[in-house]
Amino acid sequence: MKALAEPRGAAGVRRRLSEVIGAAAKVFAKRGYHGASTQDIADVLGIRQASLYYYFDSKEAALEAVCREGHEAYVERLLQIARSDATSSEKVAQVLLHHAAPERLDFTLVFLRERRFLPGPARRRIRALELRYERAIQRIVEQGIRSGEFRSDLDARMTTLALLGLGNSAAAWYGREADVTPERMLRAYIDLLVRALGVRH
Amino acid sequence: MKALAEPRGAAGVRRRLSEVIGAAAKVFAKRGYHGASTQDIADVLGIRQASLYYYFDSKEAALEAVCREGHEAYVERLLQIARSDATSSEKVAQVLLHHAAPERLDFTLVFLRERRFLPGPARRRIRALELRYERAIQRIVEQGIRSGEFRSDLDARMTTLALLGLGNSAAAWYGREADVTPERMLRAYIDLLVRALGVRH
DNA sequence: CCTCTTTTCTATTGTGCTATAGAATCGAGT
DNA sequence: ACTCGATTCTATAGCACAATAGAAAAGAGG
Repeated sequence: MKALAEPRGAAGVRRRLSEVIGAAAKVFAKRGYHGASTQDIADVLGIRQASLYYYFDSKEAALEAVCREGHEAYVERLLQIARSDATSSEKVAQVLLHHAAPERLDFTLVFLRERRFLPGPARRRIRALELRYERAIQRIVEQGIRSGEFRSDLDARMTTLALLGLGNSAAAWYGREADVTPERMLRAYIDLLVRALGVRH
Repeated sequence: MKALAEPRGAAGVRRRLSEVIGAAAKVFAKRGYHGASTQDIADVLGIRQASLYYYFDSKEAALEAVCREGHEAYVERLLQIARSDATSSEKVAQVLLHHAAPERLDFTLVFLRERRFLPGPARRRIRALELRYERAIQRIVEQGIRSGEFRSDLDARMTTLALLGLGNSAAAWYGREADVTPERMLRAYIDLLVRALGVRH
């Protein structure tokens, strides 16, 4: 009893897989990896629990797919920002905006909270993606320091982690209180960060 | 077959309960609430799984106890800081130091990550504690703004959340990389925060 | 309409986990 | 030594879940 029959061309295959991964992301984000059952995921898709195993060998494989798909889009977009010719402050602002964007929030939250439950090999694979991301941000910070736009006494590594930490905490906050909108939060965070990093005039 | 027989006076009762809660905190922090079994907790204590139910009515009750015990100590210490006659900047620094102190890290991490799995009523009880904590920090920020020590255009609420977010992200980072020590991290974070909040000279 | 591939289904197996019931043991005070 | 409450134990019920096997259905292409 599927909701809607869709034409299934060579691209439709890929799309369906994305839907399944998206459903897993949604459920893992809501209930946590261990708290979520494969039945929960199947319910979102309107299919039977066992049918999921056509797409994944195991629940853990589903978690890895969510982490990977979520993060790959992230890295790509980040490298775009890094390559642009904006000032370092603008880049920092864009990174924060993008990092804590409320669009693919499910993927972000699963990555943040659940990746640690991946088995060793998978965790190392995901960690490799993560390092690329962190290093790209760190290069933006270092570039800002070299150009004199940021203070010269910054610890670039710690500054990077602070930027990430702020972004992550923003993402974790959405939806908890009505008056804490993403816009208000990100504006304030960007303002704080830019002032903390910039040289004094 | 207990590891060590201890004298069990009127205070020993309380201590034993704390040990049990501490074991739960340790296990929940490591494996996550849903990923941890009551057997895991019993193993840490060297007792049988069923014996835990002498202390708790349910696994959920154990989670609430961990969240409560962890947070009560927090609030207490925070109010001390708030009452002191340090400058606002010093207070902010102390709050961050205390919030991300690596001592009772298990409790902190469980509170951060697992409290959302509490059932409605328990979650509301814990949320009440949380609000006291947030408001106490917010008062410190507001006081700094009023006294002219901090910028007057700060959004006190968002600044509070940023402070908490940085603290939380610091706590979440410990132990992931050797060269990221709590000292280095907290020093950098405090430096960033104080510069972000302070008026320019 | 037939065939082949893709996708979903039914049915089930085995495992691990929370929680309960009631018995045994411990330990302090008398 | 005896008693009584506090603490831990054995044993088990009962459920939820991940995963497998193999049959059915749904499309696409000829």
